[in-house]
Amino acid sequence: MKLTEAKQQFISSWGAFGTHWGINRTMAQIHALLLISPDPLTQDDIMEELNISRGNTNMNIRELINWGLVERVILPGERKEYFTAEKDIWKVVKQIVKERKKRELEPMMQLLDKLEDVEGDKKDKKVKTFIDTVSSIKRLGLQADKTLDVMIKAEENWFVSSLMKIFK
Amino acid sequence: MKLTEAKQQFISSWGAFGTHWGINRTMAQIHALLLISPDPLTQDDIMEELNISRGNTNMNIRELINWGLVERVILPGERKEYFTAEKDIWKVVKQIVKERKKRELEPMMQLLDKLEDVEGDKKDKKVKTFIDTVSSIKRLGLQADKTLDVMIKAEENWFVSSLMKIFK
DNA sequence: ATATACTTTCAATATTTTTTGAAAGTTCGA
DNA sequence: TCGAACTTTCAAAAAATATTGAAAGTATAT
Repeated sequence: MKLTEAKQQFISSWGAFGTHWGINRTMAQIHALLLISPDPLTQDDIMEELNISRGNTNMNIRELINWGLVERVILPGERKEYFTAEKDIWKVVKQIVKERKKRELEPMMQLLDKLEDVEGDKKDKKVKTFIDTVSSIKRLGLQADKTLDVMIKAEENWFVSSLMKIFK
Repeated sequence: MKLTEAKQQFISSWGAFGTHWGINRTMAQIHALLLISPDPLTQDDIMEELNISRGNTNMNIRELINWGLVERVILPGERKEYFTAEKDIWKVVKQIVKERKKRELEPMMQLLDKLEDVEGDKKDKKVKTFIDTVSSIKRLGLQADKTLDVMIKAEENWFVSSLMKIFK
């Protein structure tokens, strides 16, 4: 397979992959493109390569910057902004985990705390099932939260080798 | 907070949560409703409780069954089908992990295998960056795959306590 | 100060995804 | 075999989401 074709495939399936994870197609595609680009690209490069409009490109680059996955780069002597993506995949994964934890897990835990305090007779089957469900989700969530915290701080080597020990 | 209100909140935020994870709102809401229902429900119960149409309800129940999260139950002496959700959250999580691994991770790994073989001079910076990126994603993917496999087989207690050992 | 090069915004539009509900299909008891 | 009770399908409609591009905004060099 030629590089051009391989690039296309990588970008397009990274985009499709993204949509399963609540990330929009274009954002994932821009990320993919930057991941495989040895040098920083301008917004125009990205627009041209992916055939998307100026506004769309700009918006999704900003979003990638918010997620901490892409950085603005100013090349010396150039007027334009360039963009580049973190290439260390382990760092990328940790960054995504960190953001999603903050954006999704933490608010969910707060809600569960409130819902656990529902009024009502705990001998009522409906009340009991509700509280039991909420509590057990909360328990697992807390565990996940702690585990992810450690993972975020870990080095890849350390993480992988620890897992290897447990998981044979 | 009253049970009725708590239920509403739980269902609606489970639905919103689902959309961040590539699961559609209704599917997640039906799942939430069944999770907190002590007894199996009929399709009509679900339709009424969530105010959704027959077709939509049917389609999403089927999808939940495909995912292995919901089961059909026939109550003795009744004509209608009832539905019930697995209540053990650890089992639910394992089931979801198993399905997503199969549906997403495995196809991605297959693609990466192909893409790693791209033709071209490895001294060319573009080719090199491409292969490096693909390879490192593959490496992490393989590790994730193994880890998830073990997780899928683990008991919650075993899993959690093992993690606790590593992660202090 | 202003022209130029570049970036951001956002209302309108297009696309994708979800939902509806009536019709077709199925199952089962009599 | 019939018909009532129930389930599934799917084309059309609605809703949600993403994209466009022209206009407004900003920063910089001279």
